Amino acid sequence: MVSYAEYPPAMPHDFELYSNQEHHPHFDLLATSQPYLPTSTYLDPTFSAPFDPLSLQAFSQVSRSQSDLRYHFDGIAQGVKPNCQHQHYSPEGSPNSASHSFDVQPPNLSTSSESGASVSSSAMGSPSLNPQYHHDPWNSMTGLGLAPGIVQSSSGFDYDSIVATDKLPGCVDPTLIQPFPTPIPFAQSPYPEIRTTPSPRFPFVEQPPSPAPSNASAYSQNRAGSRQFKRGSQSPYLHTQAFAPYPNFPTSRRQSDVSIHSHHSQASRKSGNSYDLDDESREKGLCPIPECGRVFKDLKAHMLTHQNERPEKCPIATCEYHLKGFARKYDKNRHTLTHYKGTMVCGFCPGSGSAAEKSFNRADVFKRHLTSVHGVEQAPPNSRKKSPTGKKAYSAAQSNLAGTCSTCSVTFANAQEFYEHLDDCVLRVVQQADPSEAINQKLLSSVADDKDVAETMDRNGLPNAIDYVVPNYDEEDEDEDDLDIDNDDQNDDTYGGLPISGSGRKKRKNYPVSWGCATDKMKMKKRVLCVYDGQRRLLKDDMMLDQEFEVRMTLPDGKNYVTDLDVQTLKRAEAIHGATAEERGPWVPDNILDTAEGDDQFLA
DNA sequence: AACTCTGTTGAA
DNA sequence: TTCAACAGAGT
Repeated sequence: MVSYAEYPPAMPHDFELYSNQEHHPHFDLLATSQPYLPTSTYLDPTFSAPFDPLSLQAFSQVSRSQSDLRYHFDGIAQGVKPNCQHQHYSPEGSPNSASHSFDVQPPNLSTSSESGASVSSSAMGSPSLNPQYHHDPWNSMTGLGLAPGIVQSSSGFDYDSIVATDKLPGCVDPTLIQPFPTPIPFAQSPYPEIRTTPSPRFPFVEQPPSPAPSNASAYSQNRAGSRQFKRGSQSPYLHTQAFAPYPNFPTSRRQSDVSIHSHHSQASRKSGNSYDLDDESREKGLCPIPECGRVFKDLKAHMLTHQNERPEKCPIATCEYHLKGFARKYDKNRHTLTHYKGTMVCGFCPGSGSAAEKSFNRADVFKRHLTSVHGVEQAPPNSRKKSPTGKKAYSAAQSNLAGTCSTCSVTFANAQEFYEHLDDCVLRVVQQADPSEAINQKLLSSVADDKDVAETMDRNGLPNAIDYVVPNYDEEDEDEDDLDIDNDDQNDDTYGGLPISGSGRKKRKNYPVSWGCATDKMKMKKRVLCVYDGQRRLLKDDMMLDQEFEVRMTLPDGKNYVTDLDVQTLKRAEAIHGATAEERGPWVPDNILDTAEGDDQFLA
């Protein structure tokens, strides 16, 4: 079973993995060797968000299934002294590390509905999640040579180099995994790719003048009231024709005619009604679909409702929305949360840890509990402001309460942080059955075929170094960002990977990125870890020992390097900070040789 | 402009 | 009660 524990806990509701939208000049050279980049697949949320100190929980989660194994670090882990027995650590260099502890302990995650988990219709057939949690010494690896003294010697770690001997066979064509239906154009539509059947919400061709503003406000101000009102009223534009909004799907919600009122009220929030717009605005926001013909403030967003293809697919293959999809990513993510089947215990309620503990079997209910009982603000601090009708203030007293996520066992100092962790954690668990691993493996195998890689390695007598001219690196971009990259002095040595050769000019340190593999030779498995900004990430897990990973990357010295990782992994790593490599500075893998030039600019 | 998030709504 | 569909607002 593919483990997808690489998902980070802190992603801003963005679960795009392979953001093929990103363009990075450093990857240009790889383009030809990446013929399988899926245009729409399930993407690793791990690397779509700024790094969060809680990321370490990802390690905790994944590694529990391999507790009794002996692992072998490869060269990147050199310098790590395996002498730490404890299982509790805090991510150094994390701005919030003081508020978290990472107690690796068996979680209470239920693997089934034994807890009486509510299973929605949309969750039907969701692959079972069967995390097997054991303590895993891997959890204590503070990071790929980043923190000497963390790895447990008793765990049997030792360090040698991974030899990639073969590429992985049996990759799956992503199109088979993600069978996106071809949009069915409507012959008369000016937008052949979009749905010309009207939205069930707005099944009108012509827009009459807006109803009285008083009506509009009545619909929008009070949900219960408006529903009651609507159900008891008839729209002057009432239209009894029912539409099949999605030709590929037989039914849809919103065939109610009264929904037109909702539209009017919502479209009119600011301007009074949607027809108060001046001619220019109105023309600009006029939906071109004849059957719609309405005016929207955000026409582009509205057009999503007309498209036949809904690109945001539920990652659960057995879910109807795996094929059906959502028009909006946020809706997809929100839906995905409904697949969670475990039990979540509120560690902030009295009785936590006892039989009287408060538990939840649905993430959304748990979240609601956190907001209503523990004063959690729903939006993360850096998201947009909530309306003045927001929840009660976050209590300082509550912030002193401690709670452990029963899903991943990460302990949080307060409910707010836990709340912000919850979505990501649950989604990660839910998506562990995600088939994208197969896609990725295919990508990797294609990269592994690269002739230049092999030739260069031979030429240099090195496992992973290659020279060729690449575009200049913009040094201006790196300065500022590099300042906050691994400023932790205690990590200086830990970024050291293989012994320095080549120019051997100086020992590298403070590289923004390093990575390596930890290998379990008994089970013939390995996992890839990445260190970025002094924090560890599990990038891949359950890889075959002979599974080859290679990636070429450009350094500021104008040379490209080959690592033992794949380009997708690199891109994920790049996405850790939600920034491009140019913005973040150079990407220096830990297990490449130092170069004669350009090193200084990486040093703190 | 693109993206993310919130709030509303109705169907199930 | 739950959750998908949607528009609008915030970032």
